[in-house]
Amino acid sequence: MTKSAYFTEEQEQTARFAKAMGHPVRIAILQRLNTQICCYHGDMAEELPIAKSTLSQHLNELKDAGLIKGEITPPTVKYCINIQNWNKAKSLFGNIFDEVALKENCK
Amino acid sequence: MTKSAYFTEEQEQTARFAKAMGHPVRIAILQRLNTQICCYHGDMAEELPIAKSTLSQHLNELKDAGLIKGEITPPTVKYCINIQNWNKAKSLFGNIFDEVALKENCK
DNA sequence: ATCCTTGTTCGTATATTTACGAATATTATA
DNA sequence: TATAATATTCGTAAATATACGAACAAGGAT
Repeated sequence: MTKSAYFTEEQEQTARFAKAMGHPVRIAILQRLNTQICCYHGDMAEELPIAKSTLSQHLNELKDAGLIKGEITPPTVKYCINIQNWNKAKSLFGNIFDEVALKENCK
Repeated sequence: MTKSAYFTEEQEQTARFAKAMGHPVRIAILQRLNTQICCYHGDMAEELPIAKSTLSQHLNELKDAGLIKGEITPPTVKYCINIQNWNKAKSLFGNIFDEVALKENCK
């Protein structure tokens, strides 16, 4: 019994995606992947103000959350958006943000 | 010099919103506020599988991130979505998710 | 004035996150 | 086979997040 069962799978999944996006470095990575289709660890390591090993950790979190994919292309590693899960995330966030669209704000 | 200056304000803000949404309890809270316009601490405390004090902490994080507002209406406290910042968040996430819309997936 | 209800704050414990450099693994090249 | 280039994993430290119950605060009700 590892699951709490108090939350729906949608809620858990939304939170998982959101958590993965909850750091400026990871936002920057995602934006770069978005605008460049794919890119290499080394290139990102040069741009970002963090150590290589820290970058690997961030990439790993994005990968664990399912938002990106990594592919070894020696001597480098190429990353790209996981488009299926990306669309899933887009849809989940869309659902949440649209729910309120027609409501009155309180007070 | 408290700001890193390596990331844009948009990136920082997006990450801040995402982080606030990175927990199932907080997703559940936001959804409830979305569908009910407003609601009371006590009602949420009954539904959610956490202690009152923990709920207060989660509400506080959402408030700090700017996603909700709290108003004291004795003997209860009423919370609601902060609609301005909510729309800001919606727009920021929209920007990110739409960037990839027309791109090819790698491989 | 004293309770009662409601919610926050405090104190605390545990787990997770973030970060770095050193060490390691992997593959291509000399 | 050694060397170089690249990226991950390991070990570790410090900060932050998550959770609980007890104590506290603020307003109404008795």
